[in-house]
Amino acid sequence: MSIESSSYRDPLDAAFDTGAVTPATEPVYLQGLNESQREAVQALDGPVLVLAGAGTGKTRVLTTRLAHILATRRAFPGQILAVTFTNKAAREMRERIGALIGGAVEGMQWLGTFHSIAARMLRRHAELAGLKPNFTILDQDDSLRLIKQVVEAENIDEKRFPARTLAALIDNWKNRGLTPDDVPAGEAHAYAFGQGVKLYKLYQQRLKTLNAVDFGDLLLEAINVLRGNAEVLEDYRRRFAYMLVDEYQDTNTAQYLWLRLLAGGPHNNLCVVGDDDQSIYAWRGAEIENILRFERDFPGAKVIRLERNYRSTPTILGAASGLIAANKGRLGKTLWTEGDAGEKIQVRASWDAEEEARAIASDIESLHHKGQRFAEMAILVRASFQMREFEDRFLMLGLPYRVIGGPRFYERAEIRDALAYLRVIAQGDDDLAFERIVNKPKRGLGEASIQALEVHARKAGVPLLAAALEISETEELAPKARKTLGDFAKTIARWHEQSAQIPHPQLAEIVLDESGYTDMLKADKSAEAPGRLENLKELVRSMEAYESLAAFLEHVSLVMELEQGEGGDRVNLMTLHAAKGLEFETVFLPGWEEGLFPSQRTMDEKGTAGLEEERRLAYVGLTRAKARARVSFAANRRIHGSWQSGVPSRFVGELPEAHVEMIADEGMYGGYGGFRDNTAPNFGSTYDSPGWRRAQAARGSANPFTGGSARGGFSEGPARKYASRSRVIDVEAKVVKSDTGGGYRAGERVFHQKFGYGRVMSVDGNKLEVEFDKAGTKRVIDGFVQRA
DNA sequence: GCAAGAGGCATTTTT
DNA sequence: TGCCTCTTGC
Repeated sequence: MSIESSSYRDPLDAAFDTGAVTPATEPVYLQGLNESQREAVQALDGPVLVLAGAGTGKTRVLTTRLAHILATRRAFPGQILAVTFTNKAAREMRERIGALIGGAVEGMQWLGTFHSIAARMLRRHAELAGLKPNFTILDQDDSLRLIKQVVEAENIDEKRFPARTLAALIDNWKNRGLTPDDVPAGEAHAYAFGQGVKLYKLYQQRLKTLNAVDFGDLLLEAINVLRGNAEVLEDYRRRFAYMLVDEYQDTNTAQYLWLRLLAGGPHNNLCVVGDDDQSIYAWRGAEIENILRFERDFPGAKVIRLERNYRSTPTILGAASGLIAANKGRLGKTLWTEGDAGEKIQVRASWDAEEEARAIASDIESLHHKGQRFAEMAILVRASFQMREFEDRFLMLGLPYRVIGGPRFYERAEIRDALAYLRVIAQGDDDLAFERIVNKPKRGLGEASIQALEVHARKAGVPLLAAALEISETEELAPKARKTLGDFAKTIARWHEQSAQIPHPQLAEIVLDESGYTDMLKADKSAEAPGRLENLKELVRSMEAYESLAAFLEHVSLVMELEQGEGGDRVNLMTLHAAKGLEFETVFLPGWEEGLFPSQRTMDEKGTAGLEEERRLAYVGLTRAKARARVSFAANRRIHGSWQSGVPSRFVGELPEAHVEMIADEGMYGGYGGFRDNTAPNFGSTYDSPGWRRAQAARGSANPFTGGSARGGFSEGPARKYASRSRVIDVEAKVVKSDTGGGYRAGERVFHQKFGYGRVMSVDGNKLEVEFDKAGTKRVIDGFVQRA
């Protein structure tokens, strides 16, 4: 009988014909796993903690474990709860399991992020939380606006007590699983003379009225539903035969409570995977204690350590291990690897940040000449302002790079505006969305008109959109505003009707055009306007993947992300936080200076715990490197405009000497030593040394203390704000263009991706001096501009 | 209602 | 230094 003619065939059987069916042979998916990886895959009963060090094949273990559960028929796909922190991680897991077992992964409806799974639960039981199933999920921006409204309504001086402070406070409470009633009395006074909790309560009421939740609520409300409804809880407890949590070291208290509730059932098969040494999100509410305490929380838990590292050289691993050993209260692991020691960690001292960038750029070029791809190199910084130095340098050299991180697609203003239009059309009672777009583009509706509208809406007890229609029939407003508002409301009503007949991507186009939004951007001559239009097109394109407008909106708030700029051979530039989970041949770690890294602020606020988190961040940075890591620090750095001299980071001294090689830039005169003597770094006293004075004389006007640095202010302008998540400067393409086109003359109008429009002042070979309309005078390579 | 200026202020940001 | 927010003046 041919396969085609056979009746239904379980995809799992098909997937595991090779292994699972023949007991004598080991399943294929286990092949190639080392001893502890295998153990982690096969330890299915009872609580399990997998301590997965950096580069030890964690993801593989995780996915294989799930495949194993399904292959051995221990559970149906729908009985597995698998939680990650990011959509990316969830997507990857889904793909990799799919590759192992095929279509059965489709049934894994409980694989996702904490937030998306909690949202799913909450929608099923919305009424138990006082919500309608179609509740809106507000992101940070929306939430802050709402909090602002609450604060204003209470007549609180927002200057003294900024709404964001309250937002942070509320977020913090929610992360800890605290409803307004649970907030400890001692914390009630944290905002506006003890009104914090009252405002928290008011904010929650507003959310309920709007049928909305914020990110924190997703978990908090889910917890409340589980706590308050025994039968619902029981149902989930029975359902989830196996539970798996990735990055457990990053779970916050709310997530922990939620997991504990679900894990308290008959199955007791909770497996958490994580690395206490890579916990870097305490400032976002992550409780490293959760992972440290796991064995006590779940008695009889099996602890499996993955210590064989497949990523880095022994040197890198040794350096990282030596560094992290300074932390206390670790669960402890001993990572090991085989092979050649590899290059030592180069530690370089530079005169200032500009020179540091220059040195790194030249390292990059020389590695590239030796055949290493740019994409295999990364620069990991502590704070994003450090990126500027590098972007500046790369632009000048024409080195292709990409910035990873930054504002996400759906966080961009134009995307949020477009979404607000669609939200109002889909759900006329979405007041926050209505407020956002009622006067965007400008329709001549000012604060006074909006206020009157809000008063009317509140009195009548109707949403703003309905109120707009009503108020246009009254004498309450000036005739002009009245008409504008009425027309606007009617237009939305019309769009709403059209939405039933027209495919939603097309509807979006119509809305953007008819609302005047597109025209507004077309009329905008700033540098970023074209990019924004492009983003909107991308948004419309992405809508096609969804069945309906409602389905699309359902997904945006939680999982909207747009892959772009992935391709191309470019140097990666990102923060240390953004680098977690990634790996590169070569990693550059600049800015290792006391105060910057470790961050002074973190140490001030969190003391030793803060310092240890910074150290873990350094550990994460180092362990991203496969072949070589290069640490550097600068003697002088301009922070917020003023020059500061720096002392090398204590972390430099904590790198085991055997793995380190010291390099001093020529600008440092007389070299530099003794930094590893933590107590008395020479560096700080360099300023009094003869070498320093010589350096000062030699550099003349570049002396940072006289403010005479040769380099003028490098304004990024608004470009950064609207930068893509994965910003790409495609240098190659433009350079080619200039080779053929080139030949600019003084006086010509040009356009630059970053600086916008400007006029060429002078030409020196391929270097142009351009006076930009907005960004001032800059020297740029002609490949970066085009004729305007 | 809107555009330009003054003052306050600056980490990290998975959802 | 340079950005964002709020105020002020038309």
